[in-house]
Amino acid sequence: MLEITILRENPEMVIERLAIKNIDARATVKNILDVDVKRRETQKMLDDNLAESNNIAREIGNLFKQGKQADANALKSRTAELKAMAKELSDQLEQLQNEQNELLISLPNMPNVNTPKGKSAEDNKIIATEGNIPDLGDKFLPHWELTQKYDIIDFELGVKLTGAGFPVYKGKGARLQRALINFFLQEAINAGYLEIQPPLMVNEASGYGTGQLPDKEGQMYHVTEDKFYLIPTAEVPVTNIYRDLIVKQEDFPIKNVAYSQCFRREAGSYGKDVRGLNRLHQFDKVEIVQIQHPDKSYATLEEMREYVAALLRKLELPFRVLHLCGGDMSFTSAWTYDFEVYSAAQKRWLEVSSVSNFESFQANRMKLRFKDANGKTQLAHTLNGSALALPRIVAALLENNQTAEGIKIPKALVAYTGFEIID
RNA sequence: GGAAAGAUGGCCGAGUGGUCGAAGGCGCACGCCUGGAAAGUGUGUAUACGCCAAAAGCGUAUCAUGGGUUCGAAUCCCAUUCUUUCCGCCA
Repeated sequence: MLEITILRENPEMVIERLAIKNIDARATVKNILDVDVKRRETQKMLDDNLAESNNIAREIGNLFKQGKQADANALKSRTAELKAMAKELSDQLEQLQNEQNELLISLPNMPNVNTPKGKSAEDNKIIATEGNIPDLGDKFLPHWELTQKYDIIDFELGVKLTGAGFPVYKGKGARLQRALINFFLQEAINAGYLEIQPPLMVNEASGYGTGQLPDKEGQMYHVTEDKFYLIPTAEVPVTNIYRDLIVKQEDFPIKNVAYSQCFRREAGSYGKDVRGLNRLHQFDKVEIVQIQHPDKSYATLEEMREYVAALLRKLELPFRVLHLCGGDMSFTSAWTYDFEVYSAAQKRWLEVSSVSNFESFQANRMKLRFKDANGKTQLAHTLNGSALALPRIVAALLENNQTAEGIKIPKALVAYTGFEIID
């Protein structure tokens, strides 16, 4: 959530920036500031009231010690009055705080000023395109047929065991998964990331910390008996490691990488988007997370962008990088790059990674802070990105590398798969 | 699943109704000491919100969470959550 101090000091700037995300925040911002004034007035009254009560209590204590029972009892009547008032004021204060908090939570993060203007995915700015799109001739299959042909991923069997969107990987299909996970983890470790193996279920507090709760709970699988949620991404447990922490400035940048299975209900999805590996309820992903000093977060974003690009180059996949426009950015992001690989058989671009700088938006909600050079605590910046999500990478690898002999495995992966071709 | 114990600051740990935001220790920071270090020694060391132009300062809240008793609660009462240990089960 946005910092209240920024809203107080520069409401116009906030309104202007949010307009880039096509949001008219004028009314909400005014509302927040009005509530803020009332909230502070109420707190002042309550604090004064409590201060008086505390003083009287102290005085009564002294009087009792001196044996002046009568004087002490005389003071008690005033405290009853104060107590009634305090109760009322603290109820009011709580209500105002809740009101302000709800309003603040309803505002998305401010996009960076350099964010492209636009309404939808059409308006995203393509900032790089790399690699060669293979010419498959006229005999080629989409991945959902290739997986059947080579018997490496069984969607039907997954339906039998669980339901749609829970495929079963078999033989070289399973080994390819394992190879990709190991490859992605090892690359990250080489780049200085600390590997984390997080729980796949989290409690409610963690869900709130990264913003899945209370709004997006429909997107998560819920273990009602124990009030746990299956994680939709490793970002949730990994980022929550730093919830309510004040880290040391020398620790920056904090770099974590985590492989996890991810579980998403994907309520409301349908059609060609969900065919085969394009959208699953359970999938594998390696996620990179960085926590950085505010002055350096944008340099870090570029570093992460370059890191993901390098992975795709090693996999020899044609890809492009998009700078998302205001209308297509997520609620929490200030700047997002999307990576898309070209799927030659489906003849379309598939999103495989999203690398974002959240600035202090997540950190504010989670109270993730650090002590700066002057000893003042301030919010850290958080960034994350997929590096990478497996299913669409697999789809593109299968489709783009299909040959008459079989599916060729890119050289960089062979050390991990132990085979060069799926046939 | 059954039984018991427990939850206090970055960590350990004292504290059973007032002078407790909380002894003591560790850690950390800065200084002294030292040729340099260790040891020793001195000082400091929570967070949030509010008041104030700001700093200083002041006020309020926080001893798992929520409620209650009381003029006054870390301390007493109730509920909840979590943790540990033992038994059972188990990869």
